[in-house]
Order: sequence, then C-alpha cells, then structure tokens
Amino acid sequence: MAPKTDESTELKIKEAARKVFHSKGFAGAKTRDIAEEAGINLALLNYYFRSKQKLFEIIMLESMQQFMHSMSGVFNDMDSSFEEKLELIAERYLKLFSQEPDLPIFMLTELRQGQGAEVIKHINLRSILLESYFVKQYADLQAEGKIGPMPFLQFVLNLMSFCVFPFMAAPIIKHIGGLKDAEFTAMVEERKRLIPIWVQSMLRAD
Amino acid sequence: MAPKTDESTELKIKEAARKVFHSKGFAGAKTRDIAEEAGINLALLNYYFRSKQKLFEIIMLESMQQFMHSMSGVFNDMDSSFEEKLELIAERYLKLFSQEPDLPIFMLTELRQGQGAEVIKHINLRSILLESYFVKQYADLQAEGKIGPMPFLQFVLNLMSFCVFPFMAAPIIKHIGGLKDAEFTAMVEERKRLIPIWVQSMLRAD
DNA sequence: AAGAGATTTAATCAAATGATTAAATTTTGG
DNA sequence: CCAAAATTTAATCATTTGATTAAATCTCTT
Repeated sequence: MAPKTDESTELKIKEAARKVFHSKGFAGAKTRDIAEEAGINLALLNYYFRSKQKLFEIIMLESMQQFMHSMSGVFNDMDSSFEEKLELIAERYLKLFSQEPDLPIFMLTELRQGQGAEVIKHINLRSILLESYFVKQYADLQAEGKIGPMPFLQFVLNLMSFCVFPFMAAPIIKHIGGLKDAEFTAMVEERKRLIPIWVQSMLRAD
Repeated sequence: MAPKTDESTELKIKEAARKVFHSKGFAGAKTRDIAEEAGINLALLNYYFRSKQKLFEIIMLESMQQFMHSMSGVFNDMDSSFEEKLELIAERYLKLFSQEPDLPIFMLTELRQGQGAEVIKHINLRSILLESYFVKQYADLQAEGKIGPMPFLQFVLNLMSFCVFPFMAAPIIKHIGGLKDAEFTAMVEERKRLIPIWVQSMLRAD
C-alpha cells in the first residue's frame, strides 16, 4: 500500500503531532499518543523524525509560519487602505483561531519556556512586521494627524490581543458568560465586526 | 529545629511548587525539581502533600484566588466611580503580573487542559463578576446613554486582554520591539495610564 | 517472479519519574 | 533525661516514556 516515498505517512504523523502538541504542549505530549493518533507504531515515528524534539521543532516552525502567513499577505498589500487592513486582519485571525483554537496558547507557552525559544530566531518576525507597508500607512496617518500618537508596538499589541485573547480564555469566558459553543462562536463573529471599530476609536483617543 | 507542626517547611514546599508549576506547567513540573527548589527531600514532599496532583490542586486554587482577590475588592467598592475603577483595575493587574509574569499563561493553560478544569467550578467566578457593583455601574451608565451598547462580557474581555496579554506575549514583544527588560517595564507603566483611556474611547465607539 | 531496498512492526532497553518504605534523627511531654 | 511522637532522610519500587533493534512485510525494478 505504501509507495516508495510515502509522504502520506509522514503527513499523517505530522498532523497527529500537531494536534497532540497543540493541545498538550511539549511536556504533556507523549510520543505514544502521537503514534496512536496517527494510527502507526511508535518506532515508525522515530524512523521518520528521529526524536520527539526534532518532530516538535518542525511542528513549532510550521505553526509559527501558519501564524505569520495569515498576516504577511495583508500587511504588505498595496491595494488596501489602513482601515481595510484592520478589517482583514480581524477577519483572518478570528477565522484562523476558530479553526485552530489551541494555536495561540501553544505558541506563547512554548516561546516562553525553553522549547520554542530558539525557533523565533530563525524567523524574521521583527522585519516582517516593522518593514511592512502597514507600518508605513500607520506612520503616514500619524504624520497627517488622522490618528493619535500611540506607538506602533502598542497598537499591534492591542490589535493582536483583541484577536487572540478570546480563544486563550475561552473556557473562562464560557463559564462566566454561561455560553454554549454556538453562543461563543456568535460572540467571536460579533468581534470580527467590532474590533476594527474599537481599534479606530482607540487610535483617536489619546 | 523543626517545631511540632512545622509550617515553615510546608510553606517552603508550597512556595517552591508555585514557582515550578507556574514556569513549567503541570506536565513539565517534576516533583524532584520542586523538592530541590524547596531545599528538601522528595519523600518529604509526599509526606506533606501526598501526591503531585494534590499539591498542584492547592497551588492552582491559591493562584486563582490570588487572581480574583486583586479584583473583587475593586469590583464591589461603593466609593469609587466607574472611571476610577478602570484605573484601579489596570493599576492592580499590571502590578500583579509584573510580579508574577507567569501567572496568566499558567492559569489559562491549565484551565484549558484537564488539570485545572475542575478548580473553576469550586469558585463562584461567575457570580463574583456578574453580581458586582461594577456591573451595576456599567448598566446604569448604559441606561443613561453615557456609554454605548457593548455587552458587559465583551467589555470585561477587552479590559482583561489589555492587562493580561502583554505578559503572555512578553518574549515576542521584546523580540519584535527589540526591548530590554527595563524598556518592557516602561511600556507596561505607560499602559497603566493608557488602558483606562483606551477603554473609555471604545465604550463610546459603537 | 526474484531479490534488493524501503517500510512497518513487536519486543526490548535505559532513563526519568511519581511514590513508598524502613530506618535514622529530632522534638515534645512527663 | 527518657520514651513516644513527629520529622527527615536514603534507598528502593513500579510505571511511564523516549528511543533502539532485529525481524517481518511490502514495494518496486528487472
């Protein structure tokens, strides 16, 4: 059944590893869980990826790229206005995290601890963000006095937190609000519309 | 040296457990690490707390109480205005997380996974929040038309995310912004002042 | 179809880890 | 000061877990 170069097995393992790592974290993920999730034997996992650590680094890197891929296209689009970009960013991130709700807390946890700390250096996150067309548009609007003096870093931080935090705090939010899954989804949908409005009002505040 | 009921040893262990659990999470924390951090033998840890799980539940509960203790006093203070409460909340939370930067991501991670999921039920987080004087002040301002129709849950979510997210994302923020610790602290200080202003502007936006 | 190479598996190893036990040491009450 | 109780330790156990190995099975070329 398996062809000479079996990419389907490699993909199955990676997919399983992504699921387990995202939901349990590096320390909580067991290689046997990943193998079982992939429907293969433990030895095969090491045959393909050599070690848990190596497999993790691949998943971590791809997760971060997934994270940034949603972003970079919008950030450097020359045809959309600053306001339109706000809408696109909220739209895309909330959609991504609706599909991958464990992604934000996984990445922030692993970046904070030892595991993922190395990966961040292999990605030019800094330049992708700070040399984007989005930054130029932001600076221009500030120069024209159309938005306030909020530093760009604070602005991005606030925008990201609006998008990311609801998913990280989902269990508490559902508990406090007494929300069922559908109601939580509705709240997220409402935020797609509101986040751009909120951000704009903040930018004019101080 | 040790008195009949040695509370100092018990406290030493709990303090060590708090440190290790907060920085590594339940799965990443090793009982031997905790014992070493406390300067005692592994067996003594089990003598006092019976098991890693039991010790964790104590730490988890106390962490959550610490989290809410900062809050509940402000939320039900009859003498401060809504605007003053915004300032107090930003002030207190940013101060707390400056001292305990691992607290937010620890709690959200463990609440999301199996470990802490039980603890949330033992705490009336929902009623503490939704039956507070803060909610009444919010509703009154809405009734008077002084703030917009933003649902209270979205409002609290936004306020919390402003306070919590910078600490969860600290490694990325420092990397992107090229910030040293002192500069990060300065940014947090600036947010103490700005968060109330931002929130007020959002409340008038939609 | 045969055999070489690739893929997959069952069995096993070694280290890490949570927990226990029995003995040693210290503290307390008489 | 002595003995009982409490505290602390070193040694050990059993399970989990990451990884390896040798054999079996499958695929593809000729």
